[in-house]
Amino acid sequence: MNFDEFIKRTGIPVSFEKGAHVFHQGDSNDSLYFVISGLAKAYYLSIDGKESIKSFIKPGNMISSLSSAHARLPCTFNLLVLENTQLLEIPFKCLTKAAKEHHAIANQLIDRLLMLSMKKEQREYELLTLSVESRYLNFMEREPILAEQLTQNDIAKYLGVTPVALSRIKNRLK
Amino acid sequence: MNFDEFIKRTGIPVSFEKGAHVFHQGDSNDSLYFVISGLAKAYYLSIDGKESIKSFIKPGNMISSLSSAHARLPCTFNLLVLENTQLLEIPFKCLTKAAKEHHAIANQLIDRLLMLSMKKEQREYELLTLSVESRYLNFMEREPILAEQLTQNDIAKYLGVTPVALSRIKNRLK
DNA sequence: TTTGCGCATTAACCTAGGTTAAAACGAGAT
DNA sequence: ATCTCGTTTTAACCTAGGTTAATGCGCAAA
Repeated sequence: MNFDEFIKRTGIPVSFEKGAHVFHQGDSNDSLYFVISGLAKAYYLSIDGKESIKSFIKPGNMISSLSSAHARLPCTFNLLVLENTQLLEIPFKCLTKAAKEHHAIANQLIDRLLMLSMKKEQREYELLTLSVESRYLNFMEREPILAEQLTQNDIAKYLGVTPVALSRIKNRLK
Repeated sequence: MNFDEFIKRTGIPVSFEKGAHVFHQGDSNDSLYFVISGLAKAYYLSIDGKESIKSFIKPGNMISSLSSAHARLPCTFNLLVLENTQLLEIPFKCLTKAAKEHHAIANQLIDRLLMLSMKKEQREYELLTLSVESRYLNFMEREPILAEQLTQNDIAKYLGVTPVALSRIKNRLK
């Protein structure tokens, strides 16, 4: 039994129109979502209404609110789709159940989680040690195609800076 | 077969004197370390010599350079002990091998990795959205005992500011 | 064609934190 | 008791980015 196969066999197809929310911060949501086509963004909204983007989720990638699905707490972030998007929805419990029943799936899940940890570590590293300018340059180098699909606004909020500041940085660079 | 048991049975005890390095950035190091007693810090050193602290590792917790142990790249950070410290050292391969052989260990490892991901997500969230002042307050509330063992210098470097700035913030707060 | 709206840019001003350096403050070693 | 070394505080100055607001630029709806 293969991990990808499991996702594709178990997942229920759901579609969202550009701009729609899959779930909101504060909700309870126990699913894992696999992006088939389209694009999603996971973002935080602070009390005073400021938006910060946690991540963009491209086709082939997955997203889940671990705090809700695994720890049974409210979702800490919002998930919305930036394009018309097709997802596969899998109850998180199904996945952990499958891991418990099929040793192969457990090991493939471990591999995914290790990859995820490394990715998160990289982002944490950049936020901790790099200037906004360096983060911007890294992002543009690593994700040139994605960057073209995004507004300056969203790139800025992903980098942890205001759109105004990002505009200045771009200006400074050329 | 239990995860903790496995670590304790397989791990080789190693000791480091206060101030000693377990490994350096750029090294290759394929081990996972479990802290029995003492305290360790994982930190980045930038080209211009600036230090940023990735995390502190307390007794009962584990640390590994995933990029080296799992992805066979050089370590991205340094690991040094802040007190005389006893560790258990386990080749990372042993752990993944054990997960492949024992389904129970695989599932406990999944649980640990999910916890780790949530922790990293929390840190990423704070770095992305909160001011240094809020991060400082959160840290002091969450880790009051740990904070007492650390210098202001190390707390600042963990929060991503200079010691000078942290001193100012403390002053402002009282 | 016009209206409206979201996005990007620019400018002026403000603030938090960086930088550098000096002084003050321990705690341990001699 | 004094010296030393690392840590913390304080101060002066600088810079990156935040804030607010005005302007310009599409593009889609009417």
